[in-house]
Amino acid sequence: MREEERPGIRRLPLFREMSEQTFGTLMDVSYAQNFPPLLDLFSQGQNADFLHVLIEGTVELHSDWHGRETVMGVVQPVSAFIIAACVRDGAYLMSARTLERSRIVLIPADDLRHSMRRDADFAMAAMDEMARGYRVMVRHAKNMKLRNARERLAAWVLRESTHLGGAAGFVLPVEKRRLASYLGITAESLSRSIRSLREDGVRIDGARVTITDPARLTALAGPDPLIDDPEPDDRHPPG
Amino acid sequence: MREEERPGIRRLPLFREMSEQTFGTLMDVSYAQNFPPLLDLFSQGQNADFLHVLIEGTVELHSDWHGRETVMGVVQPVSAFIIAACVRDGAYLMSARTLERSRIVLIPADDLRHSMRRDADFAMAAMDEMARGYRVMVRHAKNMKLRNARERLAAWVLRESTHLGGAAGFVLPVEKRRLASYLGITAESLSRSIRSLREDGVRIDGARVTITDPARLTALAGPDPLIDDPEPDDRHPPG
DNA sequence: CGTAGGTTTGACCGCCTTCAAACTTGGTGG
DNA sequence: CCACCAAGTTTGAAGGCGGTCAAACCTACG
Repeated sequence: MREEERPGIRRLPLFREMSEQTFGTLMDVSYAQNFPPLLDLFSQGQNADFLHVLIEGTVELHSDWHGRETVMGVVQPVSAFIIAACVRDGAYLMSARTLERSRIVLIPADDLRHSMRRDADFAMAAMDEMARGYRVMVRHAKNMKLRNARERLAAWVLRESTHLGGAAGFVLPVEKRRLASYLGITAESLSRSIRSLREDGVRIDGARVTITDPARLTALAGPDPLIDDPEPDDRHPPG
Repeated sequence: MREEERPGIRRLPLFREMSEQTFGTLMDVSYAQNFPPLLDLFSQGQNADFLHVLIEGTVELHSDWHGRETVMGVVQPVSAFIIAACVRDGAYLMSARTLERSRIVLIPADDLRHSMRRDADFAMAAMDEMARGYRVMVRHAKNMKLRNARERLAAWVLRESTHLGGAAGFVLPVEKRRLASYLGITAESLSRSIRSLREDGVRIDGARVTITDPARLTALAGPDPLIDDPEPDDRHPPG
């Protein structure tokens, strides 16, 4: 991997607190790789061999069962994914594919576990990262079970807007069919929900989203910090 | 807490590998308490102050939003719950209530974090526990998004049967309305699904479940290790 | 430009919910 | 021990949300 990429990884909450030595040895056994769009990185059921760190690009995590597929999450740089399967030395519960051209650092799972064992700071960071992932998934499950499709879409728009600093307008970061799958509905259903939400404060033309009536939209979405707030990346800001 | 309860806790994967000293100090600052049935232990939104360890009884984890409620999980002894909120020092994303008379050990969250920091064996065990919880929740979300109500019920029956050593008959461990909520449907829907599954290999009379046609039931449920298999409690069996 | 793939729309259907009432169960006190 | 009450469960009727299938439309890209 390229020398100039290390600082970016080092800045991640997961790698920030560990000793210089642990970081060095871990980087030495890892390698980075470029992948074209829509490439399968791994499939559910395989044994977890590498912790993945997305340096640039976008990766989708999805699961399949009996010919049905659902998007479980979308990973943006810079962040690590599937750390739980590595820690447990188990099979992936999800598959991963690139959505854009992506650059990914692969860290061998057994070196990872070894480093955690030796470096308490790293272990604590990994623990926090794992707890974060757990809570993200709890929020996802709550969202599915407590809201209907229109409410989930409304809440997603609101969340995305908030994430972008309260922008009233933005561009969809993924294809609609993938958003639909993430929201647990079909592409057709999403299309109809989008149309019906024009009455409720959002207008979506193509990939352009505009919040026309924030109050109305908020009333429908019923935003809740225990479902919608992002889990903070980090509880120990640097410095 | 009672002296004779320590061995049971000590035997838990989470506490098994830690040093005798860490375990001792942790137990010294903890206390056990008995709770009557249907008592709220904590509510979502509160800050996580204690790791809970269920010694005996049953505890339900549930979440609420805008007057709707859903059961996220049921805890059986002996096991720890809500470790992620403690590690992150965040708000509970779920509420907990006892279903039966229960005995619970309460471990202060900051002592917990402190002990992890000092005892690498404990940190590794906590990490594994966290990864386990994450993967349980991934399975739950996949189940909700990939299966319809009848399939979820069928899969649940099969899973429960397998968990009990392959028993063809067993008794429902929780009320039907709670099972319904866990499965993401209404009590009425569950009742109708139960009736319709009589044609597909399960008979449920009151709380008594009988699998009459395993092949038929399996065909409907489409059991999948990446959704239905239990996460092993432990990757480091004692001895 | 042409084509493949994504999106929208329409028609239809079925799963699941809602609301209401009857029925069953379990716990409590007379 | 039985009567009673509250709570859980089942059943019915009706409706809506979201799914499926099919075709038309749009868009990106070679």
